[in-house]
Amino acid sequence: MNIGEAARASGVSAKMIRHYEEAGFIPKARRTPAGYRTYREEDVHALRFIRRARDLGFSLKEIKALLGLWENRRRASGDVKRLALRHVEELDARIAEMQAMRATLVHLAEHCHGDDRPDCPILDDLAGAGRPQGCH
Amino acid sequence: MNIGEAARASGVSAKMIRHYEEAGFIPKARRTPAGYRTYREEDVHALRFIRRARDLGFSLKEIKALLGLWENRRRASGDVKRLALRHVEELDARIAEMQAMRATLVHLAEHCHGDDRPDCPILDDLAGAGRPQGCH
DNA sequence: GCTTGAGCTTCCCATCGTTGGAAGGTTTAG
DNA sequence: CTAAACCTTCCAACGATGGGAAGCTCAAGC
Repeated sequence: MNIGEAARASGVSAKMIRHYEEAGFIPKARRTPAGYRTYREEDVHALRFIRRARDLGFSLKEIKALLGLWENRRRASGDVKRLALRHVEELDARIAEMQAMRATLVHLAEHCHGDDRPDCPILDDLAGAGRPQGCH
Repeated sequence: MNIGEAARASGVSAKMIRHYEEAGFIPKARRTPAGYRTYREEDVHALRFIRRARDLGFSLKEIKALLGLWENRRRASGDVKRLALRHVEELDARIAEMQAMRATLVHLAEHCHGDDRPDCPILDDLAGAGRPQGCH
């Protein structure tokens, strides 16, 4: 299997496969005499593992740790669970942050008449942050 | 006011002030004979505007548009509101995405005993995506 | 055989927003 | 006069991915 086929089979672009190899996520691929990388089903499996972890929002750093645990048959599932739950906490923090931004924006937008007139509480807030204008 | 004072007053790092100047978000600062940038209260105001917009998750591209509207006294508040609500939609999309990731991870973690044994449904899922293991 | 197109190789660059550092000049306080 | 704290410019990095150039290789058709 060459890199294009492995890419289609794994859902990881050829570009990223080379990148993951370079960065040490997957072992250096064997080459044909012409220098083409060759892959086996097993390699595609590892690539899909990476892909899936990315889809779940794990960083490459976390994925490196997950790959290490995956390959280690004597791993403790507690280690994996800890990693997953730590990531859940990160997600929670980011979700909360974005929800706060969203709430502020919606609130500001609700108070903006949104017509052709120039006065706009959204811009007022952006301009005057730190010294709130005392809405309500 | 030199760049360090402006940075402290605005909450924008000196590095970023130079960057925003370079990128055209703020006009080129005047210089002392020695080449030091000087700022006035008005400039700090603009920097705070940028800072506040960043805190609300606007991209620099969106901020450029907001600054344009801010400076334009004949703007229509509808334009600002549109921009804000579009950003709310972006936030909603990203929040939904992260909540989906979170839900999947929590679900997987719930099924992982998380002790010293090696078998782990989290790793199984990562390894076997596309061919679900039929939990439930 | 030869040509053509698709696929592979390495390499560098761009994104986005921000931070870090090096090398050097300036200002301020002691 | 010196030392610390500041400023300047320039170059590079992060994380993750994509784009593209220049050149080589493979598989097909004629």
